[in-house]
Amino acid sequence: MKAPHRRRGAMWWHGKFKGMGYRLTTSRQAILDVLGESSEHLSAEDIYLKVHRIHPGVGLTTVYRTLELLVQTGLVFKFDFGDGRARYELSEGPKGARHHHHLVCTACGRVVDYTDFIDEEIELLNRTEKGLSAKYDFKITNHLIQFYGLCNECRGRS
Amino acid sequence: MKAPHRRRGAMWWHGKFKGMGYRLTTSRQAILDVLGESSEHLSAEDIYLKVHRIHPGVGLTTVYRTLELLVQTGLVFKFDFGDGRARYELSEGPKGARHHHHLVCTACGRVVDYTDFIDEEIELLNRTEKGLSAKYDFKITNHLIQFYGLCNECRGRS
DNA sequence: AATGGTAATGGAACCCATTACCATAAGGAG
DNA sequence: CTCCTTATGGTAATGGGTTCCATTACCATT
Repeated sequence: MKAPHRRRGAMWWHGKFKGMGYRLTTSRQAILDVLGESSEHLSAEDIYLKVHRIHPGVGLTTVYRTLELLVQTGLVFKFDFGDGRARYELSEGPKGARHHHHLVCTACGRVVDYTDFIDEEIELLNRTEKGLSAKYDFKITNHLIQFYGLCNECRGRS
Repeated sequence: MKAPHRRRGAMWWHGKFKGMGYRLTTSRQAILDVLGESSEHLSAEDIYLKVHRIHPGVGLTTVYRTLELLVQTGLVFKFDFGDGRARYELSEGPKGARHHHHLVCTACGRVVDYTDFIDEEIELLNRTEKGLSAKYDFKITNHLIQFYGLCNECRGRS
């Protein structure tokens, strides 16, 4: 009954959400679940379809609204891979496990998640962040690193 | 007359262009000029308006087409600062002078170009690029680094 | 100069992800 | 239960960006 906490720690955002004065409604929960269960780079419509399968009552508008909210609160990242639709990814667990960056093929749009140089990158980014923060008086909350190029497949058919 | 090479080295792309089998038409020249003369982050429409002032015959479609072409050839970078319209910037001179990254305010959209930690960043990026290139069999042509946050103004009115 | 073929162009029609609107439903405090 | 705020869904509208297609510019040859 009620399928409670199927996954350990799946509710870590519960507190954060209510703490900010937002309600953790069924729709929002469902959207977060979808994001948490998929390791893909989902578009708003992808998410809508997945949510819709289980909660047919949830509308596309709500999905967009919720995603915006989640991005604002920092729970979710929004990416642009150049194909005209935004992609969303769960920011990550409570303490930044499994953080990654992207490698995008400009021909076919394929996206590779890599974690290979993450540690060095993060280290440099943190330093840079501090410097920029001070110099330009910004409160930096986020960063984006992406590499662009041609994957082996696309390089073939030149 | 003909106002030839008003700016020293302004035509460095001439060769590259023809070398790839493309014609350097008036429209394309005009668009490149606009990009070269402005240090702003211009949207397609911005460019259209500026070009239009001098060459009223050039249409918006041509601007889009040309920009796409320029991005393909690597002469121009295309950026997304999150306000729904793409921005374009001349990639830069023949040998990467004045390369910079961006710092974006997520509230008001203000964009700061910084060059402060560029050297370290580039150094790391080059190394990362090599590694990724080999591991994932990509021919990497480009990268993107952006920081997001709140500028001092926007932080005030919380 | 006339010719022929390809690349480039412009304007309008179109596409489609995202947003705005608005009337309705759901939650929570008293 | 009532009031009032927050959240929701469906539909219509918005607006960058693209596609279509008939016309024009360019260039190399006769």
